[in-house]
Amino acid sequence: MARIKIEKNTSRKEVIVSKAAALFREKGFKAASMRDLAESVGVEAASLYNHIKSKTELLHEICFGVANRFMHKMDEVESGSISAIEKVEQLIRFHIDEMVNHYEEVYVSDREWKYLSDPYLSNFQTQRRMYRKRFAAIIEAGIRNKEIKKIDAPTAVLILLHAIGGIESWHRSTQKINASNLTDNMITILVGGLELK
Amino acid sequence: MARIKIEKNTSRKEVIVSKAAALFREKGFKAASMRDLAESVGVEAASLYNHIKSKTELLHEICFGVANRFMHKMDEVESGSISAIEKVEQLIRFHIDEMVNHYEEVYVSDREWKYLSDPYLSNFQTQRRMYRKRFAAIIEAGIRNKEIKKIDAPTAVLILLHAIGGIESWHRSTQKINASNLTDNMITILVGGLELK
DNA sequence: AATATTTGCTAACACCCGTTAGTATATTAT
DNA sequence: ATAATATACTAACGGGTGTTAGCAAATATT
Repeated sequence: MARIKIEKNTSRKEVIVSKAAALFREKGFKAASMRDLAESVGVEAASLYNHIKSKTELLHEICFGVANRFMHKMDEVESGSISAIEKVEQLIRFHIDEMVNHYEEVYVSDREWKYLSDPYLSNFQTQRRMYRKRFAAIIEAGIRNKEIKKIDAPTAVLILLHAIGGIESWHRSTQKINASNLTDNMITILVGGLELK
Repeated sequence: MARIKIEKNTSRKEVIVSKAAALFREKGFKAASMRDLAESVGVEAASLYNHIKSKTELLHEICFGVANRFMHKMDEVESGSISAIEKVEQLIRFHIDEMVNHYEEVYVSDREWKYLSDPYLSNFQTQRRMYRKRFAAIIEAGIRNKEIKKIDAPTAVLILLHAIGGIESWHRSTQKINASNLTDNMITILVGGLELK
């Protein structure tokens, strides 16, 4: 009998969720089967159900885990007494950090959330909308302060978020760029722009 | 008997591919069933196979249709005698244009290509890699010309492409922003950056 | 008008899916 | 050691999947 190996302070459920994140990222939520997951965990498919309620619950865990981390960071950044540009930079750095350190979860939360089922789906969408609104508000404050160009703030937010989401490609590539170099590059391009002024 | 309605100069297969793009965009390739597609076309599932070989063939058609259009544009832009910044701007404008006018196909090609099967899969990946290389080469030329900041060109390409891919969100929203406003905003942010210098 | 071709239908196939029931075994608590 | 609990197993379910076979009707060609 092949028990799920666990380390100290991690439940078996956490192990399953983690493996699920990797699998969902690789194959997509719909294409990844519970039998695939079972194999990756080292157990029969039915055994998973001693620890989880459903396949969808796995997606819940992943998506809301990520969403909560971002929300907490937003709280922290919002309340800081620094310039708008610095707030934007802090948020971007956090996004990149999350992308590097919790790659599978963040990727899945970004691309597969639509397979959540209500009420989790609408809850997630609301949280996401709120996050973007708060991000846009920071940029708008920066525009009023004359720190930031007069641009459409919601558009800017979407550009920033999607640009960062694109880091995936590096993880797949063999040539792993130094993470802090990558971050500085992104900050330069996104905050400073392409043109040499 | 409910025949598939066609307009002049469009085959029934083209109708199916177009409906498939909309469906794959909405539900994802794996989650969209041939019976769903049949209903959207107004016919029974089996009847589709008088016009197409397989579900995967639909994805081929969509992905390579898009890829070819981008490749042709790249040929055109590369051979023009304009500055690097102008070339970048032309490519970005084309991307946005494609996103607005062939939204479903571009979106599917961007997010669902991984469900292609070999040899189409590797073919597609190669084309995509080539496109990015050529884009990066334009940026590198701009850096040598002192038109563009000294940044990592491949990173910049990924940022640009993913930023533009994010336009999806507008299509879903009811408030449809004027397309040319949107384009100008994106050019400003991506080429010029956030900071007010 | 007769024939050939295209297009659609119903029925069915083999297969994969998420999940449950029932049972055996390993671990933990008494 | 015994009892209680946690965990895993095998087997199977109902349902959805892409696709094919065989036939009927509509259209196009002669």
